[in-house]
Amino acid sequence: MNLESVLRQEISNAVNSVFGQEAPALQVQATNQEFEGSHTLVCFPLTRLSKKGPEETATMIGDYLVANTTAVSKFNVVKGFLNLTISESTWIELFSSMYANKNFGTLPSNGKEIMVEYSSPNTNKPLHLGHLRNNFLGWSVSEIYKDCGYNVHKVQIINDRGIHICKSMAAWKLFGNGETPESSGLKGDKLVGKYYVEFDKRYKAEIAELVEKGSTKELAEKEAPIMKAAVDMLQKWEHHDTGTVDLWRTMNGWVYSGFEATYKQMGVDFEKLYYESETYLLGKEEVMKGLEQGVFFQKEDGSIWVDLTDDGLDQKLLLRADGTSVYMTQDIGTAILRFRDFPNISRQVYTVGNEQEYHFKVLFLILAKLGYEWAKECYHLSYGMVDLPSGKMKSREGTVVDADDLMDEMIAEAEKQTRELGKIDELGDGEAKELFEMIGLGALKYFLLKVDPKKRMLFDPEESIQLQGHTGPFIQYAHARIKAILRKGNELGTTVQIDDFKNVTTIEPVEQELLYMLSNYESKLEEAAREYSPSIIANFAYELAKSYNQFYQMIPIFNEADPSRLKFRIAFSSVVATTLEKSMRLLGIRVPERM
RNA sequence: GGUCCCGUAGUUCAAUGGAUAGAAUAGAAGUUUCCUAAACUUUAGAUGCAGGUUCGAUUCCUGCCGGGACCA
Repeated sequence: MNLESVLRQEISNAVNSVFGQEAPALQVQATNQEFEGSHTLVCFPLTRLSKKGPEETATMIGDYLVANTTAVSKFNVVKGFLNLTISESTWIELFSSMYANKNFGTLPSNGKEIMVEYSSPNTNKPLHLGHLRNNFLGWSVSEIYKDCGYNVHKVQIINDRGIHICKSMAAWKLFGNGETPESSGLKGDKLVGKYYVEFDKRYKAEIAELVEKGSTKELAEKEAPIMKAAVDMLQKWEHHDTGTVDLWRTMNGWVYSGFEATYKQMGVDFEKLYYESETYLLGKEEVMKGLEQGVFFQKEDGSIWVDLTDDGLDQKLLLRADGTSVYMTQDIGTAILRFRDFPNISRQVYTVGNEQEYHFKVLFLILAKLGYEWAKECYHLSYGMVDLPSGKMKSREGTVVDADDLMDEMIAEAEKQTRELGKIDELGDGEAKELFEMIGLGALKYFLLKVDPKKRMLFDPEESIQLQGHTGPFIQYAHARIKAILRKGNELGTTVQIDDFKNVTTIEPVEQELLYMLSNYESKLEEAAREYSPSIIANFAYELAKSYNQFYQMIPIFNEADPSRLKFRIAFSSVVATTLEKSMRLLGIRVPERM
């Protein structure tokens, strides 16, 4: 039972009988703290129907609701706002149904399938802070859709071919002395990343040297030996040269095992991985087909383009004159392949930074022009960049924040603060370690997910390790305290039956506030899915935890003389705990039993 | 040159066109006989500028200023 939708229906009926007209879209919102009531109907828009002032309109509806419904027991009118007080029996009934419903907070299957792509790294560099926002966001949106009843396929596309990986390969071959992850003790992705940096360093030095000898800068950029080596490798790779392909495979293998460890720590997973080396040829085919069909056109130099000037965009290159593909070519191939692999998906979501908005606009247009019906069901889940206090992250300037390092730092900080509070006296080493991870990663995930994805956000390492205030650990802590209450309830042998609630006749305002929030959880879930925004869940969980803390402070549960009230409070504490667990799970944050 | 995004307390974030714009931090002042003080209570502090749309604008529209991204 959803209280708000029941209310909407009742109000709709009321408007119908009082004013004799069909009610328009109703504005129902939470009642402002300072007024009595929990739900408020905004009556200004209804004055057109009633042909009366806002106050009178509100009063008429209020009178009708009190007289003709069981849910509304009282009302008051402030200006055009009709504040409704829900009867206590309705609250109890609502709560009983939530308590009895084992699937509260999970919507039944709707038979729809969607695909969510996220992460999608290059194989020449380790994952960094931006990838963390991407992964947490994509993973969380997937889980939100699952709880909304969708069958979700999590995938990524790995950019495993091209000049960038050849740069790492060239540097490794020339200067690596056969170094491996085993011999160096470095994670595979870190090792390959090291040679990517090495390439850049050598390349710059070689250019400088050539310029010194009188070459122009442009020529030097082409003639630098290490660049020639990389380009040579790319050509050999495209012609399936065995040695080059073997090296490529080996080095990518190192990267994948490194990534795997990072994903494991992040707590994200994928159903299927796509590799550009396996999709770019399909992309080329599709471009050639499009050329035949006249969707694309060829320039004199042989390059292939699409003209999007009618759509308010410009011309876009799809295949270079030398026949090599660009990102767009590969993405065309990948999209088509995915709809072949999963014919039942009704939507494809791309979790990619907002600097690629133009790219995806173009991609979806091209797919539509190629005649693919599903193109309009493709969605770019775009998110803002993560800024550092020092400015933008730049790998060349060494101002990237490495994903592994950051996670380790967060865990170490959680350990430090937990030890300072002296909270781990009873825990074994294994349990303590697990707790530090839950807290450290919880803080990090919450920090990155609480912000509206569309918005650019600031990551201040100094402030982000804070575990007080509007943070993940705040919610984890509130949850742990509820668990302590439930444990004590158990020790006292308190058993709760639904029938016990029937004897409860009054509800405190704090309790009502919590019930109101709980009753809204499922609509928040739907909203989060609709908006592709885990931040809605994150903020919900925070508000719930905060309200519970206030309740916790105000009302000493075990001093309650009335046993049915005690049971009621224990029961609704347990629903708050499971709802917190549920919403935090959607963010990928685990909640400890104690902390 | 063109397209798009963003400007809210000192700082980091909220606010389906609705009530006196919410939190958190940092600042000031309090609360530990009672289930875990990573908590709670009190206090001070903000919509870039100028117009427009209307009962009502942080939100929608126009212009400007400031920050960012993308396309050739």
